[in-house]
This record gives sequence, C-alpha cells and structure tokens, in this order.
Amino acid sequence: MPIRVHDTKRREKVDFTTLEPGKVSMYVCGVTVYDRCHLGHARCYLAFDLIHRWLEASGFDVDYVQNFTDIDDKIITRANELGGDWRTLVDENIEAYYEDMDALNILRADTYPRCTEYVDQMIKIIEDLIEKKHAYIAADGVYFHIESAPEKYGILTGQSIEAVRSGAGGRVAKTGTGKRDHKDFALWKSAKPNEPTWDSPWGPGRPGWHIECTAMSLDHFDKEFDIHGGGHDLRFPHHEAEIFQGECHTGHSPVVHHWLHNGFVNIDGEKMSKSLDNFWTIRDILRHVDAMVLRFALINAHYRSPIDMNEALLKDAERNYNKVLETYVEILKARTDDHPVALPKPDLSSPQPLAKCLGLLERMGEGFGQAMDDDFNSREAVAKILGMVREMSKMLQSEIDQADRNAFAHYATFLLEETAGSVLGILPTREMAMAEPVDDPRKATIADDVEALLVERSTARSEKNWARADEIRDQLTALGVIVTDTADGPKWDLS
RNA sequence: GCACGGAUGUCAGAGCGGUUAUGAGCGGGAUUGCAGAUCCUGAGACCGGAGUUCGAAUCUCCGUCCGUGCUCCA
Repeated sequence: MPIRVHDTKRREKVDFTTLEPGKVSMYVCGVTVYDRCHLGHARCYLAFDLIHRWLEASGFDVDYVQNFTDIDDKIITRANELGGDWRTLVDENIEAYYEDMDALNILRADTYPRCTEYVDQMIKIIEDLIEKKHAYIAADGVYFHIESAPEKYGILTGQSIEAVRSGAGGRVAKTGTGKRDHKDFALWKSAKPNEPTWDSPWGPGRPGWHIECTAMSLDHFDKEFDIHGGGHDLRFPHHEAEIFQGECHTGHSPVVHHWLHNGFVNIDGEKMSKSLDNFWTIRDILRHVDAMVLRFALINAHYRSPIDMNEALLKDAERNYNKVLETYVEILKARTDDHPVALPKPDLSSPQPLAKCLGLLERMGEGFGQAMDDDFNSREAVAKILGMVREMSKMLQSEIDQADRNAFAHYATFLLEETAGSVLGILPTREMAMAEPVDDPRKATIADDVEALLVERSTARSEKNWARADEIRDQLTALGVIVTDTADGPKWDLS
C-alpha cells in the first residue's frame, strides 16, 4: 500500500512518489522571526513533524529543510519599536523557536537556512529571471512579471488572473509603486532610509519575501524536490510566487512534486489574531498546559482540518493523554525480566484471552499504519492508540500468569513505543515515565494535617461512621485536597 | 464579487460507495459505605432537495448556511 497524500495543487489524494527511491526531499516554510511563536506555528511544525516521523518510520531517508526568514518589514518595524538591533531580535526569536519546538517534542529538521545567508543566490536567480524576461527593473526595485507566464497563475488556489484583477479593487494603488501590473510581486526592494541593505546589481536594497524560499530550496535540492509544505495561508501569494520564480528560473515544471498545507487554529471559534486579542503564544499556553497534552490536542485532528482551540478541547486531550501515559507506566512496571516466554499466536477468534487480545492489538497496529499512510491521519491513529491502551490495560488487570504477563508487557511496551512513542511522539522517555512524580512543595506544608485527618477518617470508616468520614472528607476538600480510597488505603492529592 | 474548503449524534472529531470509528458527556449494570477510579453495557448522527447505484454520510447536480483566501500572516 503506497502512502497517500493530499496535494493542494491537484486537490485530491494522490500516491506519494519520490524523485529518488527511498529518499524524500522536504522543504517547509519556516517562521518570520519577529516575535515568539504562537499556537498556529506549533500546529504547522507539529503537522510536518508527524509527516517527517512517519516517512522515516516507513523507511524513507528524509532530508528536511526548514528556513528562518530573518529579514522582513515586520522584523525591522519590531526592532525599531524595541529600540534594538534587528539581528539581536532575530537571534533571540530563533533561540526561542528551538525552545518551544523542543518542548513540544518536534524533531529538528536537518537544515535551518537563514535567508540572509542566501542573498547571493537570490541575486543570481533574479538576474536570471531578468535575462529571461520574466522580471523587470523598476524605480523602486525588481519585480516579477506575472503576464510573462500566465499559465502558471492560480495553480494552487484556482484563481484566474481576471478575477484577481477585478477583486483587488482599490488596494492595488497602495502596493509597489514601480509595478507595471498590480499582480506583479517584488523580487528586490530598493533601500529605504534606516533599513539594513545588501549590495546588488540594482543598487543597495533587500530581497522580496517570496524569492528567499526559492533560493534556499533550490540551493539545497537543485532543480526539483518532493514535498513543499506550509500553512494554508501561504498558498497565495507566497507559494504561487515560488512556482513562478522556481519554474521560470529552472525551466523545470514542476519544481515541487507535492504541495502540502496544514489547517489553521481558531480560538473559541474565532480566527486567532492579534487584533481580536486572542493570540496565544506557545510559551503562554505551556505555563498552564503540559506540553505533551498540547501536542496530543493538536494531533487529535487531521492536519488539514481547522482546529478550534479551547479549554474543553485541552481538557479532553488531557484526559486521553493521561490514560495513555498511565497505561504506559503500567506496562513498563509489569515487565519483570528481560527474557520473556513466547507469546501465543495472535488470533482474533481464539477463545484464549491472551491470543485474542494479541490479535486485537495486532489489528489495531495495522490500522495505525493504514491511518498514517492515508494522508497522515493522526486523528485516526490516535483512536487506534486509545483502543490499544484499553486492551492492554484490560489484559494486565485480568487473571494472567506471571510469565505471560511479563511477555505481554514486553510486547505491549514495544508496540506502544513504536506507535505512540516514535511516530506520534507523545510518550515520555521510560525514565521519565517511571520517575516518581515530584511532590508539589505546597503538599509538604499541609501533609501533617492531612495525614492526621486521614487517620481519623480511617477510624471512623472502620467503625462504619460514614457521616463522620464524609465530614472529614469535606474538611479535606476545603483544604484543597482530594481523597481517593484505593485497595491500598486512602490516597490524597491537591485538587 | 471570485476562489478554495467545510456542514456527521449533546460536544470534540474520523470515515468519503456495503463492515462498531474513537474520546468526553448522558442512561443502565458490576465493584465500592458513599464519592472517585476501573470494567461491562445502552441510547443517540450523517444541512435540505433531486439524481446515479442492487446499495450513498460517502459519487453527481441544485440550494442553504459557515469558514478562509484574494493585503503581511503557519
């Protein structure tokens, strides 16, 4: 079964093919580093992290390139607002990017080019485009001339040149004074006062936004590559501009073989935006939500669907994630030696519970792979994990002999680590999972009082004085303590 | 206006021609003094209309509603 991917250009799922057998070249548009990353960035790079992980798990050697846009209007504006150097701002935000993405267990790309390191390559491409009459020099820079390759218009978004011309209305006048046509886009912007500049055959200036990705991707992958990804909003104009530049420059069509775009994050039903003041940065949200819970919440939907982020969604994710985690700890602890006996053959129709359970797990494992093969359907994959966890937990709680239990736990550990662990990236390391939770310091201050009340309550309970027992529990609740009676006696924690 | 994508039970969210999605919530039951946890189990859905088909949530057409893009944006 081949991997299927939804290609934005073809607007349907297609068989995933690669230029070179066993190898994948993947370029994903990175962040413009003028600020800290927000939830939308998390979703995007998480989506491509799963794609990256699944392709690797499927035996491909993935060469993953993700850029940083480290020069742009917003960076200059922000640096001026803060009164610092733009390079400092950029470095800080790149550092923060790595911290945020690492926290979310997003594996690093192989290469992170910065666009300011590629100005020479951009200039070469622009020169070539001018020579091929696809670009022209104007008073305020160099522009790509759309009408020089009209057949490439609207490839990703299906818009016609005529439609954009009429729809653009009054906005046209404001942009790019030197443009011959409002659809044209800037390849090179002539220097303005107090801006960082680079020398070029057209005088000092800086590159336009779209040219950088073309320069970086082609420098890295040569004429063509397998996957180009990014947020849904980048389809137009950014990625269409890249098609113009890349294909006109290389003479190759297509340069990009699969276009993949991820859906957006909404907050409480509204688009996340600064003007609506519902803008969540990753570090803000990680102050009150566990990173793995956030990761779980974001992969708990297909990468192309929009996600409506809200408290209920996070609560749901937390509950499910904890269930996976608890089961993981349970199976880790059930492993008693490293030389398990052979397990019975998995058999769905077996009357023997262990064989049947193994059959179910095997089927869910296959379902997991099929889900990921089908356009990286992480939501379906998560459903399989929840099913597995349920079966595992049930098996461990059943009457099962010690040797089988050990062998089963080894198998379950392997299965869960292969799927939820290395593919979905939602398992902690074994050490972290097994570590005793660090006690909240607030617990220590009230521990003596709580213990005393619990002793009293135990006495009351042994005397079947339920009224008194419940009264004590109410007192504990008032202290912010939750009591849970278990087979090993009462347990308590902060609520 | 044009383009693209949606509309699935109370909610979240898969499926996209025939098979229980899944999770939360809700209803029963087991266990427990109760609560919680756990396990078993139940109810409940495919925006409206037409068509194709032996069979449609799934394909086609027509509506309605929603989101996004057309300007920097993951």
